[in-house]
Amino acid sequence: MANKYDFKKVEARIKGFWEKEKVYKFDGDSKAFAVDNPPPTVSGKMHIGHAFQYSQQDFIVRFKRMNGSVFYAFGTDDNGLPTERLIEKLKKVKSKEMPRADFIKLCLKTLKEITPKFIQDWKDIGISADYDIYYSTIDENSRKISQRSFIELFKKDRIYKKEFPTIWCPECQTAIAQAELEDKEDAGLFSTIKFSVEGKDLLIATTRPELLGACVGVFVHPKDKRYKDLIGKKAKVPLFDYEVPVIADDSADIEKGTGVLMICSYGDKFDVEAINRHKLIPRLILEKDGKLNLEGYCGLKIKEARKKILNDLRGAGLIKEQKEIVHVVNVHDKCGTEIEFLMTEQWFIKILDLKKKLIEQGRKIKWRPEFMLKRYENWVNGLEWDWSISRDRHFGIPMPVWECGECRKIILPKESELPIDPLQIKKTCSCGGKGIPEKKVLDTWATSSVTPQICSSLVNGKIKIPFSVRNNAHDIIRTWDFYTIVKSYLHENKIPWKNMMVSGFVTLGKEKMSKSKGNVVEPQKVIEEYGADAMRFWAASSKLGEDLAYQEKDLIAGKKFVTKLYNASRFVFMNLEGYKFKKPKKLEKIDELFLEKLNSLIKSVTESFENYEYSKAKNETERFFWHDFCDNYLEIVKKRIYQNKKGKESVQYVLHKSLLVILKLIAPIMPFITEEIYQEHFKEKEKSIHLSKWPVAEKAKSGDEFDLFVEVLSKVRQEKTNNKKAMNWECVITLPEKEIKMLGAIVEDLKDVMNAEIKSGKFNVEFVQFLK
RNA sequence: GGACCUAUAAGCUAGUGGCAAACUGACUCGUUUACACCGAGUAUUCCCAGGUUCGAUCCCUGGUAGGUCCACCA
Repeated sequence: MANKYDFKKVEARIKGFWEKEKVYKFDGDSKAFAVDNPPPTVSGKMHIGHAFQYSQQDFIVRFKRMNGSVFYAFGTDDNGLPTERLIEKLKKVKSKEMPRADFIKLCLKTLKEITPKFIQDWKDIGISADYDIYYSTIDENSRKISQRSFIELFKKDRIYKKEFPTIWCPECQTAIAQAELEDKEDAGLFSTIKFSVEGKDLLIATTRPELLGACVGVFVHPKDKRYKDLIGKKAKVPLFDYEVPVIADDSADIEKGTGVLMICSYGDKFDVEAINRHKLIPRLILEKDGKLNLEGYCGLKIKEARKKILNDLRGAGLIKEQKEIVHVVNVHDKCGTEIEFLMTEQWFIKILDLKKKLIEQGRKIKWRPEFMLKRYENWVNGLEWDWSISRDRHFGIPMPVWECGECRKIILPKESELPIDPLQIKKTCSCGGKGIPEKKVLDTWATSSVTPQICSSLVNGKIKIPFSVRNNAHDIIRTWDFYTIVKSYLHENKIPWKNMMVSGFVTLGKEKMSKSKGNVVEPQKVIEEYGADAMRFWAASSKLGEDLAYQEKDLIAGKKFVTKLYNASRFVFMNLEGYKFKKPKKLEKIDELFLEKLNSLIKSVTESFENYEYSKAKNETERFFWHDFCDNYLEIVKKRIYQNKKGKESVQYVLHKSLLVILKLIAPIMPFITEEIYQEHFKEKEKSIHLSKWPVAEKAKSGDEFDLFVEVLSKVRQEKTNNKKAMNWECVITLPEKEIKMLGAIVEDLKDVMNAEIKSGKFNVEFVQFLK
């Protein structure tokens, strides 16, 4: 064994060993602990949040593997908008400006280039998935399953197509779902504009004057005395000179602005509802690319149009006043662009009628931490739209449908034809009409929500839904978790997984890490400097669901722990010469007591892992190893070993046994160093420590005597320190008769470790002057 | 406006209805037959106010601060 632990060399070698020996290969056990391992969205590289979250998942998986079998596939999410944006950035192209087929080709080619390196990041931090059971959410099998899901749900009458003002991103030029909205604070100009009723001014305040030409009505509150007389009359829209009705509606807020509200098609969700409620006829002025189609403003983007119209209004003296305000707007989470509402035809999965059922399903899952269930319930309760699943984009799974050009009937492919691209296949309706292919693709969530089904298919259904566990950070409860629960409910009438483990975020001080702030920490650099074990050790230091502030110091602590493990192992094996690897007939008392301590550690660590409390497990093992094992036990037995005293075999047995137990207990957290030591010294039946059996607590006794021993020990150490004496300075310890009796035979060990003589009496430590 | 989470040492985090804790850092000392490091020791602490209790950092109520999600966003 080398003198120094070179984590870079060792980690590389161990990684190679795991791969070559297929240590994490699924053994085919249908009762295996099944993980619905979230497929990360392919991006350049893994970020620290990933490293944090996947490590936490891996702790549990490794623990489970040592207690049985696990099913742990690996996938990448690489279709839909996020991937398109990535490819556009990498290749400096615009998807919408290319033929669809060419863009898809470019995507697939680029993915092939970047995916292996991306996955390598997961291997580098020791994620113990079976990478041979691999899927990509754009691969043939995933396309098939996703399209089959669509067809099944269509047949169950869960999917419908509707022309509707939908949430639209003018930047990405696609419809998006409610879950993809984010809030953003933005400065805006609140302008009070002069409408007129029967020649008199009617003042209306708005932040969106560019929609003036889309105004279809004006609301006032029925109890608002100022405007009572106007109700039922017509108001003239400035600049455009057409008339709209003045309508009494409770939704108008008397306090806000001038108390008069203009209704446009469509300014926001509220407008959509209002127009439907009053059966107003929309005036559509916005195109899909976010440009206006309105006389005088044609081809202008929203913000340009806003500027121009304000100028025009000002020129015509139609602005009463203006003020700067900061308001919150909805933006698309992928690109930060303000969303619009556009009349388009989209596909939806009907879910609003299932709220109650979906909450019931959520409650059947054991959430860790428990309060995360509340977030799920909140989200479900707040749903206002059905799930919009169609996207007007290029790179995604094609929607597998045609519409009959004659009778408008929807034509579906046969299951045997899947996966299918309707643009490539001609279909004829039963009426003889020609099938018009649907050009839209499925939203990426429509596929990510069937990862349990995809994983299951990779092993021919051997692993069934519900899976054992899913892990992800709390930001995607409303998307991934929610949609997956929806699909499993609709398809299997089951929950997708029995346990849900939710990870927190990595912060920097009190700040959130973000690229724009430039305060990101790259896991690749962390590993480079401290090693994967140290990184994982850090990731294990906060509870599930809790955020963790990144501190470089913590990595140092992890690295030191690795070194300590390595050195302690060196020490143990240096002193195992002549050891027969057999339990001696009789163990010395102190050794037995130490084993009892070890057993209670096993018991408690096992419980912690079973409850997904990996941080507790880590803390306990760390404390025991460093203090009980190294600082106390090793010091206690040193003399017996060095001087070849009676009971050496007993020590050797306990050293060997307890070191292996400690290694196993910390193996889920630190897989590399533990494997290295196991390979070097402990390798027996199982080819890897990670396939070895989890230790079982043999007996759980009180261990009181050991505690008393340590207590006395620390009192003596304190005296030595106070008197500035070295720990091996010879001394005479006086102990009460009662304590000597309780300690019994292990008084001898106290003598050894403190280089002391023992006398009976009141506690005292005397130092022998002449000898060292 | 609603829901939820958090508040513990200088930093980061555990934890408990009954002497408040690990790690890092600070200070003092000691070590060289595992550990250019390790060991021993010292100091400092439960956001505020009420309540329940023999006893509250922990449970309850209210407040304050920070965070997350949602709603509003004319």
